Amino acid sequence: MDAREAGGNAMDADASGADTLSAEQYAALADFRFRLRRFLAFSETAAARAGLPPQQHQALLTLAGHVGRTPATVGLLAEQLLIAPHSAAELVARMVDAGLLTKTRAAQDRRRSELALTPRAEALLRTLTAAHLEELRGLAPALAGALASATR
Amino acid sequence: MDAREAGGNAMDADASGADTLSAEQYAALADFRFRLRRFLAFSETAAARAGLPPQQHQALLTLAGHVGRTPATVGLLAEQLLIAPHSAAELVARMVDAGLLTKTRAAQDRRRSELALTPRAEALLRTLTAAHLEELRGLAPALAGALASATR
DNA sequence: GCTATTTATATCGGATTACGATATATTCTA
DNA sequence: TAGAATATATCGTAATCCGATATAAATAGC
Repeated sequence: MDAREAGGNAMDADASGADTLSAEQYAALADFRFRLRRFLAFSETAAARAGLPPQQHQALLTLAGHVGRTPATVGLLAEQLLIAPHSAAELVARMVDAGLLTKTRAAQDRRRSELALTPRAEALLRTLTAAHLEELRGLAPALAGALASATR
Repeated sequence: MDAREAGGNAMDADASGADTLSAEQYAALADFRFRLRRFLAFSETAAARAGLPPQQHQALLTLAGHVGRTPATVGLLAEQLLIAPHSAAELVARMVDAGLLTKTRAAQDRRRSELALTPRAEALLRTLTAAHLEELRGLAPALAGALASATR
């Protein structure tokens, strides 16, 4: 671990270098990621109990949280979920099949599909979101603390 | 949406209830999840550029961040990554094949495999971790802010 | 006002990876 | 020492995203 320092160059010694990481920094980042994983695992479990694959839950949250004046479309979902448009199209198709979304061709631009939650999806999301906010209220201090430790 | 309120009980009206969610709360939680996704996407992209599947990166970070006096094992990895022990065994096998880990049967308890990073894995992780800490320093304020907004 | 390009959505085969069920090896316990 | 518990391993399956490709609608250039 120190015999290899000869491979570095002069810049490796400063703050942005790759040779200055302590065991504490690895541990802090690992801790942050572990807490993140546990939150995400909580989220996936909660969604599964509601009968939703995790990505479908995220799609509902994204659509419900969309505040813009223009209605949500497949492309917007792709953008927010960081997936390819054609993956979003597949996701939406599964959700329409499952009775979670309605898809309507936009009047002005008939290439676009406007998306809306069904009443059942709204009810599921309401329960899930309440549970998430409560869970987050418990986790937020430790998560923020871990983030602060890692980036200190 | 309101015809169903009869199914609730008196507690639904207070802060932990499922009927009191505003558009702002959905938007705040959606924003937090979006920022989380972007951080995770950054992480996956950085790992991929280093030639690592994301879970292998997390495994390396977990092992490097493990501070206990006892050496890391397959079971510890399963625990920290929140996957089943047999899934961790598969992950470790892939990583040994890829020259990222060494696996040694523990002397005292020969059921256990003790894991260690190879020099190449250490080098990859060092670079990746430096990049992650830098990225997190940029994202932390907005992430913490979104978390605070959502849980407010 | 009509072709070429761009934008939006959709389909299909392939790849990754975790899981369930199960198996084997080792240690602990009565 | 037999049986239970623990640690790791193997194999087939399932979910879901991507790459390549396709179709439809709108816009740009002429």
